[in-house]
Order: sequence, then structure tokens, then C-alpha cells
Amino acid sequence: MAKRVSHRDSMCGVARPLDAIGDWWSLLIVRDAFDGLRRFGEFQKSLGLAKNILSARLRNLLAHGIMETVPAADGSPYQEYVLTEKGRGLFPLLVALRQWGEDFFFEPDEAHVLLVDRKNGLPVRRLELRAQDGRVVGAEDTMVRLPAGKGIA
Amino acid sequence: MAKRVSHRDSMCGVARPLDAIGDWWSLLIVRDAFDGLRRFGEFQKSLGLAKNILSARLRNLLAHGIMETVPAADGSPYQEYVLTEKGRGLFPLLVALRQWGEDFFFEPDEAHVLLVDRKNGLPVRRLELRAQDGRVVGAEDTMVRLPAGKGIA
DNA sequence: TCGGATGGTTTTAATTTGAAACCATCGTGT
DNA sequence: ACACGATGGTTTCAAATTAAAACCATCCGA
Repeated sequence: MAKRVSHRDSMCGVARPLDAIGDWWSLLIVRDAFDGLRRFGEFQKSLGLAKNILSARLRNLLAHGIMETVPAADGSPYQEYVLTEKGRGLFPLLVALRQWGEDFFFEPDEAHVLLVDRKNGLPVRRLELRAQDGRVVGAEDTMVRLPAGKGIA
Repeated sequence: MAKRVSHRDSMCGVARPLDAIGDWWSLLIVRDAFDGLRRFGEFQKSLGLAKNILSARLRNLLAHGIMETVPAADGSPYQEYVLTEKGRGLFPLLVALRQWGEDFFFEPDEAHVLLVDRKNGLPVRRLELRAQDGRVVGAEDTMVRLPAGKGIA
């Protein structure tokens, strides 16, 4: 937690979120939350991590406003963990991660889960970054503009 | 490295990439590589991490085929680290991370770097996930379809 | 041939992680 | 009322990881 940030990362738009997600367990928890999991035990069973670690990660997600606890849901006396709006904002990131995984981590013939449109069951399109005029742009077509002129951040 | 994966993550399209990126330092290295950094010393200065850690991370990125070394570039007798196609495939993920950061980690009046179109300097659009028919879809509109029918993965 | 720049590795301490044991609360059965 | 299992954690302690610093090697110009 509270990872050390480099001298220039105080202003960096990439490092700041990384500090909040902290580690990959957190992102897997968020993924499971998108899948509808809400209870401590559900996350633990799904991810197979130690309870103390899950506890720490959930605490961190709560502290960063990515998840929140709600008092009940089905009458149980326990609390449940649900995504906040900030947490739901991670959806594109998860999709990007998933699509990258599909592209490079599965053999061509290897079956893998597919993200599909709920309406008709068809796979979703690939994420594309577009310029204001609608052109699809890649990394080569973009640059970062600095607000005041310091590092390369 | 070689993080333990849960019992079901062998098939999960999200956990697999996470194993390759490993930790957030790796992603910051990739980000810097997109920014044009290529040399060991450049990464070290930019990120401010210990040299042994940078060394280990670069080794891991090489092992996963995310970066590769090229013999020279400007005559120096040293090697340089550049992104492979697989590494360049991380661009949408970085954009997603950056946009999420812009949304939730900066005060409304706080200046921050902006990803802009190189052609005209205008900010790029937000990433949007679209269905086959072009509709913009959110998390609620999607689900994962399993290849054979097991867990919820 | 000295000395600095570059690109690492080794060594050692501090932090984090993880497994297991432990504990507390609630609900149920009897 | 009381035992007991399920749930949701915390504590303890060993193992792995990370970080800082020191060290080492190579190339290069003066």
C-alpha cells in the first residue's frame, strides 16, 4: 500500500490510479464485483486468496472509494461489498485487459471466455481510441500535452 | 513473479495478462516506452526505482515478449529496450487507465496532462465499448459467455 | 591511463505476502 | 438455554519480495 511514487509521478495521470488499485488482486476483486459477487466469502472462494489479504485489499478499495459496503441485501446480517461509480469506471480498463489477453495469451484454437452483448449474445467490438474527428488513432498518433511544461510526464 | 493463480484462473481472460504484467512498475515502464524512452538509465531516472528492480522488471517484460532488446540506435555500444507488437497492444489499457485517472483522481481545477491527437493537438475521445451494431455498451449491458460451461469466469 | 558515464549484479535489511490458527457473531436445531 | 455450523473476519509467524546501497564491469574521451 501507499507505494512510493517517483519524483515526477505526483503529476502523472497513469501512476496515480496505479497507487489506488495497488496490486492485481484488487483488480481481480473488481472484476468479480462486475460479475455480481458481493460477499467476502464469494470473493475468497472465487479468487482463492488468503482471508487476511482479501481483508486488506477490500479495506484498501473502500478507502479509495472504489467499493463501498452496503448493510444487507438478502436479509443476512452481514455487509456486502459493491462497486461505487468510481469502481464502475474501471470497466473499460478491464475490457482493455481482457482484449489484450485474448490477443496474446491464448492459442488460436484455445477456447476462452468471450465478452458478449447481453441483448443478442454477440461479442462486443474491440476498444478503439478515436480522435475528435472520429479517426481511429494508435499510440503513434497521440502524444501527451503538458499543462505547464515540466517533465515528459 | 509467477504469481499463484486461483483454481479457476487458468481459464480466465483477465488473470492471465495480469500474470505477465506482474506489477505496476512494469506498466509504468511500458508507459515510458510509449513515451519514447529506450535506455536503462532513462527508465531508471524517469521512474526513480532501484536498479535491481528495474533490471528484474525488464527481464520479465523481455521474457513475456512485451519488450525486446535491440542492439543499438545512436551508435552507443549499449542495447535498448523497445516494445514488441504485444507490448504495443497495451496501448488501449494505458489509455483506459489514464482516462480513469483523469475522471477520479484529479480535482476539477487541477491541471493534468492530456492525451492529444498528434495531427491537430485536440484531446482524444473517451474509450467506448461498442456492440456489433454500434451501440455503446456499459458493464450492465455485457456478460461473459463461457466456451464450455463451467464457473462464472 | 585516469576518470566518468552507462548498465548492470550482489548484499543485506525492511516490507509484504500467505497459510494457518484463532476469534466473534448470527441463526438453527433440540 | 445451549451446542453447533456458517460467515466474516483478525492475529501470528514463516517465507517471499522489494528496496537501498554498495559493488563491479565495460566503453569512451582527455
